[in-house]
Amino acid sequence: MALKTLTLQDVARVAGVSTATVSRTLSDPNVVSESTRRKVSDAVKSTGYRINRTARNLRTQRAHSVLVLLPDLANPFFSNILEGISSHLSSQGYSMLIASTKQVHDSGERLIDYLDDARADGMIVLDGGLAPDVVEMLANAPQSKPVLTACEWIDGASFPSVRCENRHGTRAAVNHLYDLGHRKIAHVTGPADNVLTQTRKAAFADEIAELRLDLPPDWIIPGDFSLIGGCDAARAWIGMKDRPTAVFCASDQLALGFIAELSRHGISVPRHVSVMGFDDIDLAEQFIPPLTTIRQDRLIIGETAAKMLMSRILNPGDPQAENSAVLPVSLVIRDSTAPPQ
Amino acid sequence: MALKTLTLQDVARVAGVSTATVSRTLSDPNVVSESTRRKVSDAVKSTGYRINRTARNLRTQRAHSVLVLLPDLANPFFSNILEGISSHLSSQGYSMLIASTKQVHDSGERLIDYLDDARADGMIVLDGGLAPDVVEMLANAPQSKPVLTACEWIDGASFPSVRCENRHGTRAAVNHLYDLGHRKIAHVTGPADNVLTQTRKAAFADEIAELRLDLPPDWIIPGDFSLIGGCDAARAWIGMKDRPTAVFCASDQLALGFIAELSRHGISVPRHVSVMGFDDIDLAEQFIPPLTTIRQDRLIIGETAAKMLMSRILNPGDPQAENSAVLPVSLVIRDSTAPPQ
DNA sequence: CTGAAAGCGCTTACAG
DNA sequence: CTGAAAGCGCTTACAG
Repeated sequence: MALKTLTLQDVARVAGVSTATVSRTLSDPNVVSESTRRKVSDAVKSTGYRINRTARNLRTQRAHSVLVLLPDLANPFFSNILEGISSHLSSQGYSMLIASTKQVHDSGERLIDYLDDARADGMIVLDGGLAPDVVEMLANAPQSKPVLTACEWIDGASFPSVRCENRHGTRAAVNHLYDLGHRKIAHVTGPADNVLTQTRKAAFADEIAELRLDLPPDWIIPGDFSLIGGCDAARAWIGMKDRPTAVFCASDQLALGFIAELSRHGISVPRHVSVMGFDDIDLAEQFIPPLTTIRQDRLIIGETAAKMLMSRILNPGDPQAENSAVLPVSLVIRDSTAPPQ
Repeated sequence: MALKTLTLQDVARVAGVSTATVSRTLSDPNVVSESTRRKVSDAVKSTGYRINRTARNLRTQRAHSVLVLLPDLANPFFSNILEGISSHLSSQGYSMLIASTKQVHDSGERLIDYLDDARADGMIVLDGGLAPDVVEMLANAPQSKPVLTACEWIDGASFPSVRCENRHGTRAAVNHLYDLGHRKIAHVTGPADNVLTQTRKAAFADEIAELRLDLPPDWIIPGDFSLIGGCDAARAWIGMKDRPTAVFCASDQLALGFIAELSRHGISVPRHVSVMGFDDIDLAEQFIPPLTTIRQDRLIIGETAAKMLMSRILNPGDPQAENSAVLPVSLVIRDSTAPPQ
């Protein structure tokens, strides 16, 4: 017994006005007279009318939704960013669609579809590792709707972006270890082709050089941002003849895995080695030991990205639009770092 | 220089057929002759045409998307479930919209909107704690689109649901501890008003009774599924005159917080006390010590929920539709449990 | 197998 | 301030 869908027509009939008037009352109440406004809102209330967004979207040529593209839905790192994005979007009456690159088998064709088939008005990309052809498609998509990257970014592409102070954060980490007295500092990196990996690795090397410290090649330990990667790195560290006294990991997950694996080998942090992460995920504070790390406020990253994208959606071609935002990070000192010995 | 949007008209003109034929070729190629099909697909290719989903949706009265409602976007527990849902939906050409109850300020009005304003064809609710009035609105929504709960469920409402074997998992946990030799077993619960809390707590008490073990009231320690809740519970445990030798926590996060707090007090797991969780989140395996827990496969929970919802969307009113699925859990024995002493 | 035409439920110039 | 009417881009009975 599906009730007949209520339409503007029904409301108009009840209110004794035209559909145009009802529509105006709903979207721009000020252009309607006080008395009409009242009649219409009464009719809306009494009928229980709800606007059909699909119809409105078709008419206005807007989807009123935004697509967020993640590398991997199962990575908790992104949860807070999504929360930030969704929070701003919903305040603007927009919804958030989510897709993960992992799932988009047909290499981008599917992604472009979201923008081209009018399901989304713009896109926030959280995966800097998009295939180059996908990137090009995005940049040249016929409808060319706004696309923006957050956290990561895409080298060689000119999408606006929201990032955190990766260089500054990395340098702060190294300096913290240096100030504790460490002179032998290693770095566990993210996956090789990742922009964050490259940025942090370069900043790390720069700072080490500036401090005139040694940096044997094997002190740059390749990782992949994951717990497992951290475990592998720990075994690499254990196998070194000349062990660094401190290790800066490019992500908290790496650091947690690193510490966990050391612990399985009877090596204790920070007694035998100091370990730092990057991100300040929820668990960093609860780990044993609580993790010293570089904090990025992912909620704000998400909100900022959503705001920038919305402004481009609402004011296309605005030359005033900011092209990038760099958000601050901060050093959070906990118990996983200590003076050497 | 936004190009004019390509429409079916354009393709029809190029192919030398009617729009009806183009539409048919796209949606149901079999009803079209071989030669026409070829002409049309050539035209689609040469023009680069992409269907406008909004128009199709308006015409077919389908949104081709599903809303997923979470209690909290920032909780990593849900990531894998979302991955499972999204994976099945996208294989069916559906998209996934996400909202969190935390954000829906206007108490459900906003939620119903998603279903009523034609943005979603159905809804998967992962939050059993929805306000009763919201639940009633959902059940009685004029359009009454399919709604389904997963993981948690709503007492008193008759939505179809996907759950895991909460009772069985709880009993398996208690038995594991019993088999190790523990006779003094405590339970840290989730938030009081949560259905999972109630189910697991009852199953715990039942099994303890069946094993003829003591259960002083303060051995049921109130928690809230979170890390912090686990820390609080640990302090409660520490303060007990007669300390249980084993603790079954209603979630992994609780267990991790519990262990972390004990460790800060110099109490070691499993030497001084055995601790178990429930869920098997990614981190459980990497924690120190690796956590013994009850594993639920959240990817499959998500996929199952998506499948059940899709079947209700595609075959509304099908009396054959399954009304609930109960998914298996398994005991994963790691290092956080050991014989007493 | 194919086409002409109506219509999904809105919004918005255009008149008045 | 308000209404009549066109139209957003599709799909689908209805004819043929």
